[in-house]
Amino acid sequence: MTTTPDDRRDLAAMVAPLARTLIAAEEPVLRAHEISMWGYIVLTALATEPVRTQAALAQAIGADKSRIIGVLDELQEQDLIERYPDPADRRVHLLALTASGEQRRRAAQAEIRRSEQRFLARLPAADREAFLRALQVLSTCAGPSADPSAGPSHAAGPAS
Amino acid sequence: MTTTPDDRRDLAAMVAPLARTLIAAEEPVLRAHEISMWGYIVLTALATEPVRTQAALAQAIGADKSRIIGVLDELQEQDLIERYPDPADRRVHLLALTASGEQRRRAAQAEIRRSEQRFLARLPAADREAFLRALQVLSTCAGPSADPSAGPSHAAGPAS
DNA sequence: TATTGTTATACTCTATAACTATA
DNA sequence: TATAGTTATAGAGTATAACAATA
Repeated sequence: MTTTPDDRRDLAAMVAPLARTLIAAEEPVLRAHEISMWGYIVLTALATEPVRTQAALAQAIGADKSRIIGVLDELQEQDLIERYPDPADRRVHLLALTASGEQRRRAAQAEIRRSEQRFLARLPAADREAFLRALQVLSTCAGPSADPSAGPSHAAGPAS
Repeated sequence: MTTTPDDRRDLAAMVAPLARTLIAAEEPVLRAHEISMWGYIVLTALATEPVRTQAALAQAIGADKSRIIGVLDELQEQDLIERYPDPADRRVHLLALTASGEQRRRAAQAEIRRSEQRFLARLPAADREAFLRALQVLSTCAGPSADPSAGPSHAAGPAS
């Protein structure tokens, strides 16, 4: 049963379009909640990871430090995050989610999760569980940390 | 067991980095075989799908017709494909894989598959099977045809 | 001198729009 | 007039490099 491994497309040829589809599905949801994709990535990182400075945030999401500045500006203007100087090191800007930032993030994510449930409903329950398990294993073993010079978690293109 | 669906990242946040990782893994292999990512996509499409004209090829891989011209030029110069006029409609360029094109594609794919096997080895056999099944279901239900204006199969980025 | 955040510049990739030759 | 292939232009997104403030 396992000896016929070639009757399928390459992994990248299946996973890349799938990623594209999932991102496309998130876009209208985020638009409805008035956050950009990068904004959502940042809000999620602030909500889930112990990130305090901009540099740490940039590293956590696999983006360049200069890349996230405009994003932070927008989020701050919407009162979704706060930026305040670290009294111990005045070069640093400490970051924090505001209450409405967490609320906004939570609302958007809830809707995204509902969308994902509908999407995953195509799969039989056992495969769905296994798929999610596999995804957690494969995506963490291979996160943005694999190549420090690699782009943001969501960017991917043919290249060369 | 199925009632705790939230202890994971969003699907896109797992699938997009995975796609990036898989593409990054393909790149050195393709470089060794002296084909570009787009070249490989084109060779694969010509080998697996009944595509004859450039327009049909472009549609098959979800790219703009102007996007693939440079790629075809390169492949033709390497004698990996042939372009010849259709006697029935002299506007059309018919496409065909050459013997060495098919050989090159096969060699590259074989190495990619070996790399994938090593990568998938992180998973228990049952999950691996289910993962591949799920991938085939989810990636086809949502291929490039979902949005005709969508980019190529392998491109994905935050956007907005 | 090194580092944080910022700004400005250049480059890659892609989409869009003209152009030709056939129909 | 419409279509296949081609070419040229413009735009989005990103990375890289310089800059000011602080350590």
